[in-house]
Amino acid sequence: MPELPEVETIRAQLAPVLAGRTFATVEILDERLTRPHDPRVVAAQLEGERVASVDRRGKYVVVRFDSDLVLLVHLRMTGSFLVGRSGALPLDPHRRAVVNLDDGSDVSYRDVRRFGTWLVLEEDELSAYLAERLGEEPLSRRFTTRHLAGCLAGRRAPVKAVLLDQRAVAGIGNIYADEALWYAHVNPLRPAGELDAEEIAAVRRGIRRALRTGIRRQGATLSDYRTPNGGRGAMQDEFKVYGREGEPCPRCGSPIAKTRVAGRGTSYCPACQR
DNA sequence: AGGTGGACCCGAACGC
DNA sequence: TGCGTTCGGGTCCACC
Repeated sequence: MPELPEVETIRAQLAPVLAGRTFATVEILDERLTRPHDPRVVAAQLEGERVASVDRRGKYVVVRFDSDLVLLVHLRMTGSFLVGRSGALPLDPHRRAVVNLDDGSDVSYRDVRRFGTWLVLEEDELSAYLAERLGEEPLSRRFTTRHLAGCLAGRRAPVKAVLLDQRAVAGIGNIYADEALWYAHVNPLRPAGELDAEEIAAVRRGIRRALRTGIRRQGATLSDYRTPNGGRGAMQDEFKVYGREGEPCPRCGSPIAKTRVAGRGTSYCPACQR
């Protein structure tokens, strides 16, 4: 599941491939990708556009062009990019789009579950679009303990539910929420508003540690996730609790438990996460 | 208002 | 073996 570290890895690998290149041809093979917009219209908008930058905001990939157009890609759960020489990419029943660049490379987009989206916006629409969906970037200097305390204050929802709320903190998904709370020694079921200052500081550090580890490991490869260069992440080898129910906690040895929080499978150590 | 749960998808894992 | 069922996960939306 691409969360912030996976999307950042994808952004970092796409940037040198796309920057300065022109989208020569664009084929959109699944009408769901651009819904409710006509895929032929979106493809036509993108053709001839030259890429100025490839950025990330939360779990979005933000492709800016020299014009005032922006392509906003959300990979949801199974979206991925693969870069190859023109025509050299293997046949793929899950390919949903392919961009041919003016230097003869292809960037193909695949998405097994078809939840991912491509949205073309004008630059002046972008900040409002993102602002109404996303909170602070957790790796930015502005993501302070004070800021996080403001997100948690007064909320009775489980702290994990708040971490998953993109309008509170941008980019955390199910895996990194569990990992962050393990690092913080905080039980995911704790009502967010009841954490004390020390615990909030620990959650902040836990979030940043989990995300930075994920980026360093180039994300987690579960099932068939690949980076645009065809590589695998190694973050799955660093998991402390996610997917490890029944195994001993790496910190205290008690069995990792699994429960449901905010409708999501949640792994944690009942002994050392208070 | 804030919180919860279903819909959207489809492959994998599971049960019989 | 092969079938049907369940699960999961990000976001939006309906509901309480």
